[in-house]
Amino acid sequence: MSKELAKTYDPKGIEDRLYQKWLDKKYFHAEVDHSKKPFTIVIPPPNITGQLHMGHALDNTMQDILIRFKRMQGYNALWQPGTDHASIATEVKIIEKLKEEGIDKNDLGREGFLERAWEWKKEYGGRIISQLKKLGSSCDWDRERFTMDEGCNKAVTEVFCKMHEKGWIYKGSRIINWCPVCKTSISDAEVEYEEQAGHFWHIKYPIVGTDEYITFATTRPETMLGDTAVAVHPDDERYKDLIGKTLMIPLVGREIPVIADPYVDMEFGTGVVKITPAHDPNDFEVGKRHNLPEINILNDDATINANGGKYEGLDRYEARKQIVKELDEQGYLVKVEDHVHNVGTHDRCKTTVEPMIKPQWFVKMDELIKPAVEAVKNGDIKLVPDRMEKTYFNWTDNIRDWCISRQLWWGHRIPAYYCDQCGEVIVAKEMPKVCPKCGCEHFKQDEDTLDTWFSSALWPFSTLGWPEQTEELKYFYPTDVLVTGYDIIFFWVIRMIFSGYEQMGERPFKTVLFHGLVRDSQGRKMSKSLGNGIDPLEIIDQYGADALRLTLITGNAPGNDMRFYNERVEASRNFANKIWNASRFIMMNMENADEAAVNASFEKIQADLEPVDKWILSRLNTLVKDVTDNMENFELGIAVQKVYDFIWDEFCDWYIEMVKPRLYNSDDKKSQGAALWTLKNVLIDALKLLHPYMPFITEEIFCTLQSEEESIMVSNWPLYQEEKAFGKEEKAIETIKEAVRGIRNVRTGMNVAPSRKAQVYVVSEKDEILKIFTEGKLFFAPLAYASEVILQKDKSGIAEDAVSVVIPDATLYMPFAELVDIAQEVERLKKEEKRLTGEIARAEGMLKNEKFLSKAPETKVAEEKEKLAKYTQMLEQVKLRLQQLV
RNA sequence: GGGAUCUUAGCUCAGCUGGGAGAGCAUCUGCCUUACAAGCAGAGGGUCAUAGGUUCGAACCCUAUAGGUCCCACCA
Repeated sequence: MSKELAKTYDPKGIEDRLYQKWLDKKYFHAEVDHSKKPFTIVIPPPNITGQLHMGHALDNTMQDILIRFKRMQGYNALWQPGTDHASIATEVKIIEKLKEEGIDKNDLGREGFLERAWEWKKEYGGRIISQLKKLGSSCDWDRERFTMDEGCNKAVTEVFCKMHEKGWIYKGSRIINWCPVCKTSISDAEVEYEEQAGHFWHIKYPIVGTDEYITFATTRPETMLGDTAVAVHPDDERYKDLIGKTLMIPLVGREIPVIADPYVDMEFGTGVVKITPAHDPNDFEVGKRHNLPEINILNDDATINANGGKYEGLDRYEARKQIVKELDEQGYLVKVEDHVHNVGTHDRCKTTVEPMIKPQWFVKMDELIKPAVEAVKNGDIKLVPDRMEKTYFNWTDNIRDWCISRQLWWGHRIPAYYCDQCGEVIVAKEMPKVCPKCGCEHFKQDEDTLDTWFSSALWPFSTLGWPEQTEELKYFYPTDVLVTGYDIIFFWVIRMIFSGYEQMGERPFKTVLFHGLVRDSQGRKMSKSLGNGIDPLEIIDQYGADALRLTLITGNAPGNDMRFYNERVEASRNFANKIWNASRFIMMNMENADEAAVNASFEKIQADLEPVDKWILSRLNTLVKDVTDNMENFELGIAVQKVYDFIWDEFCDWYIEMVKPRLYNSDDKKSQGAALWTLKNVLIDALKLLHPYMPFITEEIFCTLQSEEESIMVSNWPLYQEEKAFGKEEKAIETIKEAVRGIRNVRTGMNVAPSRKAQVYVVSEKDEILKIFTEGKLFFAPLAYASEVILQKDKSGIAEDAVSVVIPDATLYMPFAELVDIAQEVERLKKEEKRLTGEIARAEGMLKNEKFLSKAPETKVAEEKEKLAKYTQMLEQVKLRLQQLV
């Protein structure tokens, strides 16, 4: 900041310069240091394909706030950063890019493809990191990790082998979700259900040996090619005689049995279900129970395979059309209904998922999940807000084995090796030399890679060096807080928790702080297809990172979604500008001040402090305590709101205005020095409280204000100090504020121009009240637009028709002569009388209630008594005044 | 079908363990007062979705109802 400060705050230039300074000074870097307590956050690693969006901005702002807060509190704060290889997302993108070049993935081969993938990583992997820096994120970049770097690879292999040995990872042929476009299996969590308009085709199968038929409905008629039974409910009287009979599948000609299984819902449709074990998860279960053959009718790209006979080669939807047409021609189609149903789609590419039976690797969940359930139940891991526990248990209670193999190339290749000769499967960290079974020396590694979440599940400890027992791991693990969106509880949070307990024997983090989604101004999810996404980088460019961060945090409670629109950012930007100008004002005044006084210690300056100085110090003291408490409880929005209100309302609109006369009066150096000391010190502490939220502007002002200090981000977090609690002064200034508000109110009501000054009489029988106004006269006068402030014990000498304002224990009079309309004045006082009467009735009602007196806490009763006394006294004053006027 | 959550000022939302309803934006009035018009001073505007209940006391706790959002499961 130069001496000539701009009238408006312009974050451009400042932000990048300060970030570079922080990097140069290594402030973000944390080393193991046993003299300090660690505080650790691991970043939810963004995808290397990713571009910073509002969700990232929110997520990382929250983490940065916590990390900066703890760092200032003296913790050894580590924010561990890194990126995720995001297997499917990245592979899809690379395939797309190859396509543009006219290259097919398979032409490149595995090696060639991976080469391209690493090139991609090199080119785009750092993009999101540089975007996070724009936001001000204070990550320890020296420790940046990648889910497919050497250490993480090692961790993945280690875990896979260990769990396989324990029998918790197994290979099996199960029905899985298959994406025909990505040509890979996907886990249950990756399937997104989408309502689609479809049809209900009612089809009849002839009963062999009769001329009767059995009718049922299906939404996927092409699967009849793989039917191996038709099922009815065992208790269904309608079909009792049919159980055990044989049916003929039309068009196909295969004979299948009618079986009885309780899975069938008698109430639904005709109460008859065709069973296709190879292409429906429920049918698969039924098939297992009845030993039915499983006929796979689909190729990996969802075209019909050889088992589909003459339909071979047709796409699944083509086949459907064809089959329906032929069924209709041959009289097997009874009717067609419109039907809306949920269709499973792949969350990445939105392709309709096809259930298929494939050999895949699974993680057995039943034992693994137990400590993860226990941890949340007994509070070892706290979820914020706690309602998220219900979502969490909803998943753990219904958990199924986790399909971890993917038919992709970009990812961690499964460490399973197959003997060329005897086919023996060996799971090992490295390719085995000799087959223990047949002695053969040639092996082929499993072609599949692991689900991307397999490696991210290990993130809290793999990034700290596991499986090596590093100093970092011992010191920084378990981490303290995980900040993430509630939408990835199942994908990530749960899996990190059970992995932490299984591998480390300890929770991976103590608290999970959830945030919601950032939506557009109409409450819609921001999405590419809608084109309603707001680019955080553009917002930063336009308003500054501080304004963006503040906007994302204010007015939002943990776990709740929020709407984002520019007017909100403008409000934040305006706040930044407010601080900027207040600071500019203080610095301007410091230029011609007594330097020794401004830089004095509290002990030294204490004697010079005036009541108003003590008032703001006391208010700040309370603020420090409240804000710290709120932040410890993760109430970030509430905390920053309090800082905002303090700075804008109490500090700028009241305190600065109150001390202006002292600043402008160089004759009283002592008073001027005390005011400047207070201005400076209150500002500094307020800046500190605000720094986690708005790191750039607070740093810029902090450093300019005191050039000997090198950075606010390594300064000490303010503490509550008993010696700065000034209850008496707080009350005194509150009295003056009430008087000022009353006067302004009356003047505005009468349309008196601010330029028109008037005498203000303060009449009170109480010496202490008169003393308050005597001491505050200097600033009370300008704030009350007083030409003169006259203090007295009675109203002698005051014009009868003066305007009056009643405050506790005092009445203020302003003679306005010709301006005063007595009738209007009476009306105003009557209104006030009514209000006070109401208040008194309320307080009296409570205090007359025996049950209230006996059951309510004492402090509450005392509070009400005090109010009653105050209002009674005020009412008397108003009544007296009315008597005089009428 | 199961579950979660929301319903508070015109709009967007806060409101921590129950103790006199708040903010920002918008609206209206008056001010270019030498830190800030991205500002200052004031004003209007809410039976806190509805109906019961618990309590001395309910926006807050319980029950039911209506409407919205989301998650899970998924009936062929």
